[in-house]
Amino acid sequence: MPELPEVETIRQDLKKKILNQKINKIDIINKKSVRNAADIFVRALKGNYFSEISRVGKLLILHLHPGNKFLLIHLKMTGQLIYKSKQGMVAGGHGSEPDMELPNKHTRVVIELADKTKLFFNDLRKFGYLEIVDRARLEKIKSKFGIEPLTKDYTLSRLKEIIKKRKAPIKAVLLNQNLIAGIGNIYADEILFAARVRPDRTANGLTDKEIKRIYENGNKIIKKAIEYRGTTFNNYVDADGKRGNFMNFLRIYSKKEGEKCFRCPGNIIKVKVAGRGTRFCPKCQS
DNA sequence: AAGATTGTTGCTTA
DNA sequence: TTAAGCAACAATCT
Repeated sequence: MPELPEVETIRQDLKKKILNQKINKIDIINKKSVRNAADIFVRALKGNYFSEISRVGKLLILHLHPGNKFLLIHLKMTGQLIYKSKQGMVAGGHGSEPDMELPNKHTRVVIELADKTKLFFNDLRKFGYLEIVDRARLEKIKSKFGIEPLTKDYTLSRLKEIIKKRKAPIKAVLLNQNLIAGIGNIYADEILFAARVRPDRTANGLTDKEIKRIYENGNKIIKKAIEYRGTTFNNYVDADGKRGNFMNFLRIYSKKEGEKCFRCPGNIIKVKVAGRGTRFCPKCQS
């Protein structure tokens, strides 16, 4: 599940690889993975350059010049964006197998650059998408996202404001992209465990102290997860096809029901909160 | 072999 | 008008 740290890792990687290279050829293997009509999609890309790569929440934004359009890429649950610098192999693979051949059976779109290097969009479950938008539509999409962790907008007082207005479970608030951008199921569980707050607590019932713990641990965990290049639980890989390293720091998402808590003598339980599988320790999270 | 998995949208209900 | 909850989507794994 690529969340903010995983998408940010890919963004930083790709920035070093694909900027200012002319786009030569587009291969749409799965039509459904592209939200535009094929001819419009191809025309917007071909002959242009990627001049910048930005991100909002889990959404990647590749800026196109001179066309002044934007390529949005959302990986949803199983998307991968792998850059192959020469014919043959990449460093790691889908899951753990090394030296993965590309394209493979999950490759949905291929973008070829002028020097014959290629960017592969793989997506096992076909939920992810690519879409060309103009600046007006981009701004409209961006405006719907909530505050972005690790930016100036993400302050304790803004977070308090958001949380105290909601009566949904706190986990639902953390997952709501319109309120806070970029947190998914893994980091929501990790942040709430670190903050010692039960995921099913009603948001507007949290104390200032608890919100502060969510704020501080949220910052800390997301920063560290980026530093360690994300979490590979199922099939996330970076732009080189390599796995992340944050799995070693997971304290709760990686636990099974009944396993001992990382922090106290309690046992982990698994329930559904906000429609998602949710692990927590009923003894030290309250 | 049914149920779980997960991010987002869109529908329904309150 | 807004929020909350949930089915749907695809494909695979248990």
